[in-house]
Amino acid sequence: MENITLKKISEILGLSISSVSRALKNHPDISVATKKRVNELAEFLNYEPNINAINLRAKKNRVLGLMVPTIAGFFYSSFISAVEEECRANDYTLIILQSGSDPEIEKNNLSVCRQNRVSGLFVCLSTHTTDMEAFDKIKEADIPLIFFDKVPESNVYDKICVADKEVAKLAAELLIEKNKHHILALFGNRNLSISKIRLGSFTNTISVVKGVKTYTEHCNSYVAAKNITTEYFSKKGIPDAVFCMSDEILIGVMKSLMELKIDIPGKTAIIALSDGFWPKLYTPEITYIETSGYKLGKLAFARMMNCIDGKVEPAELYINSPLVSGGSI
Amino acid sequence: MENITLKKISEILGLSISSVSRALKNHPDISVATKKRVNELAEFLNYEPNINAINLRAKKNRVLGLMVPTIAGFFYSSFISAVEEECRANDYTLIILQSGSDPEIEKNNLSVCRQNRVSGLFVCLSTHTTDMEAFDKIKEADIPLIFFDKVPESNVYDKICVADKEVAKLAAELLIEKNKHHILALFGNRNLSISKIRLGSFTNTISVVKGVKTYTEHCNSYVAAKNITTEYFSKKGIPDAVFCMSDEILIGVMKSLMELKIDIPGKTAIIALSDGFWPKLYTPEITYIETSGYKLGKLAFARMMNCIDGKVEPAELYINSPLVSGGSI
DNA sequence: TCTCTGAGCGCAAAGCTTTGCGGAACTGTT
DNA sequence: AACAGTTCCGCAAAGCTTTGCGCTCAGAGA
Repeated sequence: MENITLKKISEILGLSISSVSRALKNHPDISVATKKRVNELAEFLNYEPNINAINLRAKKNRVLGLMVPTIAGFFYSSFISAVEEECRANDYTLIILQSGSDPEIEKNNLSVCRQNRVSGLFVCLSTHTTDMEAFDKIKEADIPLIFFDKVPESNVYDKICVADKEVAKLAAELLIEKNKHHILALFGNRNLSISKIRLGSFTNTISVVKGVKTYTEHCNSYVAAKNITTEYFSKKGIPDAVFCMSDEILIGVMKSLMELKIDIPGKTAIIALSDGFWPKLYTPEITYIETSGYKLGKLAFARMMNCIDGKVEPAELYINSPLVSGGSI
Repeated sequence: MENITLKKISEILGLSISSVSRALKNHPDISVATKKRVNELAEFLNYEPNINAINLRAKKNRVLGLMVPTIAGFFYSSFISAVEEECRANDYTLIILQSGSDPEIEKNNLSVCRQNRVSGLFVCLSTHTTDMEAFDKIKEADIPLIFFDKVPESNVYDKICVADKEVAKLAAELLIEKNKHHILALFGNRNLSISKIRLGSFTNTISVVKGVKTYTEHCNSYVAAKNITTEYFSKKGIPDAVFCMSDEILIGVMKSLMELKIDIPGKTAIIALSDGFWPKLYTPEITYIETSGYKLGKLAFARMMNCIDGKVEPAELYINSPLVSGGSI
């Protein structure tokens, strides 16, 4: 079966193309009888309008782009899931691209987005991105651009974030409240603003209390997190609490502690910032502050709609992040 | 800045649209000097061809559709990751849709795909899909359709699968070799062909050995898997091995065994079919037979290219699945 | 000087949809 | 009978790109 077009339907029915188009759109100019004929034939032939033609004419694509380092992440897939849901509900098509944390691919992906005439773009920066020029061109072209999770520091961009300062503070306060004095605090890649902010807020909060010793470390993978943890717990004397900045780090830490058979929370307490799935897998369940990718996705989409509708000033928006108690502290 | 088109470039340069188009495509009819002028201006203006116009003219979209129950799955995100990589490398755009395991949404998504004139479609069926009519219409429209993971039983469709029979057999043989006699075997949703096949092959293989007792159960979530495991291990006498059909089940089983502080592999052995990430998180690492979503994605894409290129008969293709030894058996 | 060749470029159509405008046929009014 | 007002539909253009074909002009060969 060939492609069904308005033209084909019009020829079969002896109507003009425009009448068929209007009939399908329930335009008042068209008689009820004609509408019926057209609709029935269209249904029978499985007619679907050619979205390329529509977009071409409308000069407006209902297409959004979404770029992440990798889909298969701890956090991204739930973010994407939320955005896709909203796109579907609002008749947007979503194009997902991975950068593989390669700035070169990142640039190419931006080209792809422009070719596809996306109406908006969600981006989680790769760890190695330093040159923002390609992104600035997107902005110049008046394509709404929303960063999430890994965002640039400059405030000329729209950003959707976890309230990094607050969640790190919350975690620190909980540790203080529980009277922890030897704290191993693990953070992600030291170049990322997300790591810097969380680290700053965490240590600031902790530092007001006398006699608390905090060991801060950075790690780029769960394996690194595991190794660092093992080092501390086997050689350097046992911390009475571990703070994990992300799920990835939590996993590494837990792997280490399980190997060493460290009792939780008896020997050491754990507190994490997490999407919420992983903490439930351990026994006891890990106490965490929720940094939900799903919520972030919903918020990002809502923001995108605002950006597309009217002009809004670049802003940094936050989702709220409740404390979820497990038994690890 | 407005949208840059060939027309705009041609006006600025005092050329015809067609000459600009040819210049950008390095057509021999165009002089070197003109090519240079055109390319420089195009670069300066950030020209990107309008893909809608291209597709409209070519009557051929380099767009593929991909539908899964949810992106945020144990397995899907790595499948998607692989497909996206290939799409990018081959200049295809990928549209990802979630069905939420709702046949109604599934149908709508197929409409979306047709509107977008996808050149091909990857589908993992939702658990509740029974009516294949909408998919048959896709086939009638000559859109290559490849099922993966959760596939329909009929062999009129193209299918990319884990070699379910073989992997289940492999696991069973390993358990026999290790002399296990009380085996708890956990499978997924009993309506899925994937569960049926794995169950059939597993029990068949085990049954040739005398004196082995196998307890087979079905579970639809990791929580269910956990509860069933706990029931067996706390009340019904301790199995000396557990077989987990999927990552989801493995997670539930491990959560239970960790709670009950069952020694692995001392008290009980574990063998799983898994994508490979989760088994490494436990101590000891879990022995598993790899059912890689990533590999599946790569194979699915290659198959798709064949389908698009030439006519190929519907077939069922398999990825190979090596045994990866951990310390759980 | 005339013709031929080829280099370099432009014209126009096609692909599909939407929409402003105009037109035919009919109904109803005076 | 003349006119106005509806109802219902068609024409044509625009949106952007690609490509077959045809055109112009310069230079070469006769």
